[in-house]
Amino acid sequence: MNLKSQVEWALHCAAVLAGLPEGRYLSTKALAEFHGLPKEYLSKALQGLSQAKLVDTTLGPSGGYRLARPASDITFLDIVEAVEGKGRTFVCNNIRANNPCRPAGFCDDKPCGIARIMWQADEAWRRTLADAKLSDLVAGLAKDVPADIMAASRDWVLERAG
Amino acid sequence: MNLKSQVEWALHCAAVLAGLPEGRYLSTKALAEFHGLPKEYLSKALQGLSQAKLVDTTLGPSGGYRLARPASDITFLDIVEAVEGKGRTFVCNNIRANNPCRPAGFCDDKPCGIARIMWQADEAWRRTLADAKLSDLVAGLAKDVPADIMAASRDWVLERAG
DNA sequence: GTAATCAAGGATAATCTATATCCTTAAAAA
DNA sequence: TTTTTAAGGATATAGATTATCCTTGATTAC
Ligand code: FES
Ligand code: FES
Repeated sequence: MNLKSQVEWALHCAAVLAGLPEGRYLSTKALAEFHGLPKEYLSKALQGLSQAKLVDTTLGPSGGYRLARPASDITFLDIVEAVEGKGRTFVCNNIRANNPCRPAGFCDDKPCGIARIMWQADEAWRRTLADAKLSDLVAGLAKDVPADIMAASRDWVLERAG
Repeated sequence: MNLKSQVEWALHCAAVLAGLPEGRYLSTKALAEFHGLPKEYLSKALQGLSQAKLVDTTLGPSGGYRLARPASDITFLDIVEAVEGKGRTFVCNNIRANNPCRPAGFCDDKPCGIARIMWQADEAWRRTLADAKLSDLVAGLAKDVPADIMAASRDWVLERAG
């Protein structure tokens, strides 16, 4: 039960895009190179962000991606769901319906108590991600990452941003 | 990113075992039949519970499984981890290390801020499951499931419990 | 206008994981 | 002694993840 690695990719890309000056775009190529990722496959993750309207895109040279909203309006949950889907991690196959002691055609009025608890846990997970804003992440990075690497990365990105 | 269906199976089996009278055992065959599941494959899930010491087993005719501890001492997390493993759902592949602006051999002192938040969400999920006791589930089932089905199931199980 | 660059997305392949079955072994009970 | 059982090894099938390649049409730079 692992999240796909694209989730890590998308979150890191979003963090980079959040640091981009107003109105500029960064291409898949640059994002892939910056993170050491396969460009074509990373592209699928970015398409997910695009379909979820988290990023704007533009074509042609100097084209690429930028955030569609302020980083303070984008949560981890937005990004994770854009890549991983909105489905629950626990899927109930309703095995209780196979109980041989049930009258034929019996219909449950509530979801199973086991599913309810598993879904509560899913909800707790989602709530934590919904409370984590992209802007908080960016602020945190500024403290974690040494200033020289931060500055060098900024320059590296700006050189490639259209 | 789905939990394996064995999680649902194991939780339902644990609920049935919790209803078993003191000292009696129920076999894989009975549990598989009761839930309409493939016996051999369900066996793997039950082996997981056994390895986690959540259930006791005994061999021979009238053998099978029973809870190793009171249902009030077993949580959803115990069961889920026994089947699904204890690993985190978010795996950090440390892609930040591929940043071309880093000095060679640079070593991070903290886990990445993205991983920290994803792991917090994992923790929230686990905490919810750790707070859900098997005994609470059994009490809840008594309310959800119609009394006649409950009684019939109880008889069905007792007929097969060694 | 022309050539280069880009996102989007379809098609396909490789690799892993989940699902499932079969079979052997050894212990316990009848 | 025979039957029943859990444990676990060996495979097999299906599905998901990871990855590459190629086409299309839009946009920019020249
Ligand atoms: S029937 Fe699916 S969790 Fe109970
Ligand atoms: S490097 Fe893995 S989450 Fe940031």
